[in-house]
Amino acid sequence: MLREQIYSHRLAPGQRLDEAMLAEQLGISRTPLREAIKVLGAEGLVELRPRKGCFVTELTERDLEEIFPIMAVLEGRVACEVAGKRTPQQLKTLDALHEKLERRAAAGDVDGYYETNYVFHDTMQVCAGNRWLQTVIGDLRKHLKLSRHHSLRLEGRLDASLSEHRALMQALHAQDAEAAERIMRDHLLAQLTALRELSNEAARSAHVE
Amino acid sequence: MLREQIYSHRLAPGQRLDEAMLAEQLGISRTPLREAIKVLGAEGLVELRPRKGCFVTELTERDLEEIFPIMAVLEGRVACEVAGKRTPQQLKTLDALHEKLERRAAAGDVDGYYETNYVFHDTMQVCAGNRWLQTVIGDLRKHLKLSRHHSLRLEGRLDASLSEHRALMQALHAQDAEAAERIMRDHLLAQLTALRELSNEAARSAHVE
DNA sequence: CTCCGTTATGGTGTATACAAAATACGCCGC
DNA sequence: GCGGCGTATTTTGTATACACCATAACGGAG
Repeated sequence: MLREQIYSHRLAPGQRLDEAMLAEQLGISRTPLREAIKVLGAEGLVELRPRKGCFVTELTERDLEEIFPIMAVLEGRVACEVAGKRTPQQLKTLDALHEKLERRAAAGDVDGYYETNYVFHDTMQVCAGNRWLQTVIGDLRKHLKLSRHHSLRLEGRLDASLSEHRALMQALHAQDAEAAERIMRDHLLAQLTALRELSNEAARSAHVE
Repeated sequence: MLREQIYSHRLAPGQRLDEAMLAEQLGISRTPLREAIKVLGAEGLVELRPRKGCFVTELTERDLEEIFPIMAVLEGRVACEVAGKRTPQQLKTLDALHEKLERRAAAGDVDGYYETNYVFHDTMQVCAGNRWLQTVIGDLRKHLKLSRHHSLRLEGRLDASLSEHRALMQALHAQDAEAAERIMRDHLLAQLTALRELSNEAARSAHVE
């Protein structure tokens, strides 16, 4: 429940969590709530300052600048693995997902594209067959979800994303591990670039006011 | 306290943690102990099975096979970053640590070498200046510490490790980011290979019995 | 003698009550 | 009027007590 509230920004980043209030609101006592908070603290979704309370983690631009290059390396590794040892069955599944992406994009359904894109990347990780790689990437994604910025909101980014996915599928079909890795890396870094531009746009429009 | 007991193998992998007993032993009540356990559970050091209890995580060989390639990629990235933007000051610090490694190796002090090696890698991560990279690598290291196997125990591995470190320092001095990344990657993968050989030796000697 | 059901025991999960600490507010002094 | 110190209140941190579930052991029936 807490995670949902944090991701939906009903608990805003930086906000302090009042244990008594939250416990009453959720209809439980403080004990299990505190245990939940400790878990979120260990995951990094909230910051626990001893004797001060618990605060929803704020993701700075610096965090994004640091996380995306790591994601790029890790997801690149995923693509590399998948290209190398994909089964025809897996390829079929990925093709189907990619097709879905194409349809969503054609329909201009950004939210649907985002969701399917998530499933696609997740499926890639499963295909790579490295559970720890999945865990590490999942941990980082958890944090990225704290930010409400979506790179797809940048003009033209959706088309670019789609074309990168097309190139990736081609590399997977050709079992070209090196190309797949490079394409996936650049795909992630392109998202960071898009976020930067969105941030710049926001700064400019704020300056105009 | 729990972490220490787990790392020192006083709480063995697979062992179930009896809350009441542990609480008494540590001189605290169950409430804070449970909060601590929840944190360790979120970190993955213990597994929490609802209504079943808490068990110290066991690291299988498959886990090692999965974790090391990830570490290789991540630490490779660290080396790449450091080679690119190291300051003379940082280089001096790293040189000093490497010198210490050389001395420890010459003295045949395996434990000292291990410890200094840890500090060296940690310092590299600080020099890379990416806090998230540090976090992710730290999370994986936490798990590796569950295993009591040390690759340095393999005959000749210490010398090999030292020579890999020498090559790394050379790449850092030359600001050769590509070489540094490759060397660091191979350095980590070599540790995995050493662990495999140790495991094979153990299997062979078990077979003889 | 074996298998199933019931009961008992131990252990996890939750709630409540209390202690300690930090912050905020108010009062007194300068 | 402003600043500092003390007290009070709020909030975190801890302990204890209780409820529920799971497992295991014992007894009875086939």
